[in-house]
Amino acid sequence: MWRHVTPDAARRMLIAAAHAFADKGYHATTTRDIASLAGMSPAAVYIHYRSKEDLLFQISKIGHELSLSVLSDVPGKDPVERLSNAVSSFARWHAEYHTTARVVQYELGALSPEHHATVVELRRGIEGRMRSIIAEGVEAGLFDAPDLRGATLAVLSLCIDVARWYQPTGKRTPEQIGALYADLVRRMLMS
Amino acid sequence: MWRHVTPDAARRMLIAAAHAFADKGYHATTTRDIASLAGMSPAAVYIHYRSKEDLLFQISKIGHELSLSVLSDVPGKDPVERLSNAVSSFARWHAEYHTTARVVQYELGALSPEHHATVVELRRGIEGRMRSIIAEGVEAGLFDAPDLRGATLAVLSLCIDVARWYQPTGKRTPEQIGALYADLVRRMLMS
DNA sequence: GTCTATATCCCGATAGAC
DNA sequence: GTCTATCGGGATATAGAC
Repeated sequence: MWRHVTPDAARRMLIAAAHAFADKGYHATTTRDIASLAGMSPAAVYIHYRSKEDLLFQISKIGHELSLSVLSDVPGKDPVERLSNAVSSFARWHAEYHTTARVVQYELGALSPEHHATVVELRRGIEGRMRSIIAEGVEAGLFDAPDLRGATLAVLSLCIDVARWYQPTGKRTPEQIGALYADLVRRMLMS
Repeated sequence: MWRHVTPDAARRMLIAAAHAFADKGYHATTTRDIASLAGMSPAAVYIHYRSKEDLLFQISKIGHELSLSVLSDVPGKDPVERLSNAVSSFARWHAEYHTTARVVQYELGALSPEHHATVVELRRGIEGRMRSIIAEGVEAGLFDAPDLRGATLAVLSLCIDVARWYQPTGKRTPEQIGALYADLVRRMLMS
């Protein structure tokens, strides 16, 4: 997931920050916590990042881009299959990468106005892609969703909230959650 | 919602804290913010509460108790109607009281271990009530939910996440959200 | 009960040696 | 690039007058 981040120390710092932010929240995490988790001194944070907020922004940006990519070129021979695949992948992503997903979904408010605007744009893309998949099914007469935006909101909401309750020690694997959710959504929308 | 809290200054402080915690998060909120919102001096917080965390606990406890009460004695002539009423009320509560609901759902981690244990107990009650309503429908052969706990989790999750995305300036009223969600859940579970 | 003033601590970020 | 040491600011909570 962080494989493109270089050099090595910068990547370790980002991973440490993501874990700390997910665990305790952005404001409760100190730069000393992050440095310590990465096995470096408090000052080392500022060699690779301008500020603690910059660290948050990098995590948020990369996380949003990845969750957006999950909804790109979703395979499927018809809208029903495409929606199932989209929901299954998107829900599974929020379980599999629940650490990053929590930062992505719950620390938006700690971003600077400029950085916040950047990720809001990415979020618009995510909503747009899910909406167009649902819209295809509605146009083909396969889905019954009189309130298209409301249905899109509910589907995204269901998947996103997985990041809140998911526990790796729980009895459901990310794959099982994806399959369960794809089935629930199919029943929710099919006419 | 806070009508039982007395004296007046203590109630104003609790309301101020709930708004600040929901808006910026617990850790980003200072006791000066809270006092200032309540129109009092920074020291006044400690006349009515032992600490900032105590303020959070009171909000969390009252909020959990209220959202639990919403799932008590849900009316309905059959399991289908009872589930619709439960989902509609529970989702509506998370929209109507989204300020408190955000504190309830997203600031659990800032509670002391003892206080955290108390609200976890209340949360078990919430899950139990929703699960028994769904179980009634399964036993009557009306719902198709092979994974009862998984279905309960998904239904609660859908309603809870309303607190994250709901905006009073949006075009859907809490009542409309409740009705939309009751319908989605009914389709999700009915056999 | 409420205030002003302050004790005590810890945070984000920087300076400067190596 | 990484360290040790530290600055400047702001946090929670308390002391003591009224």
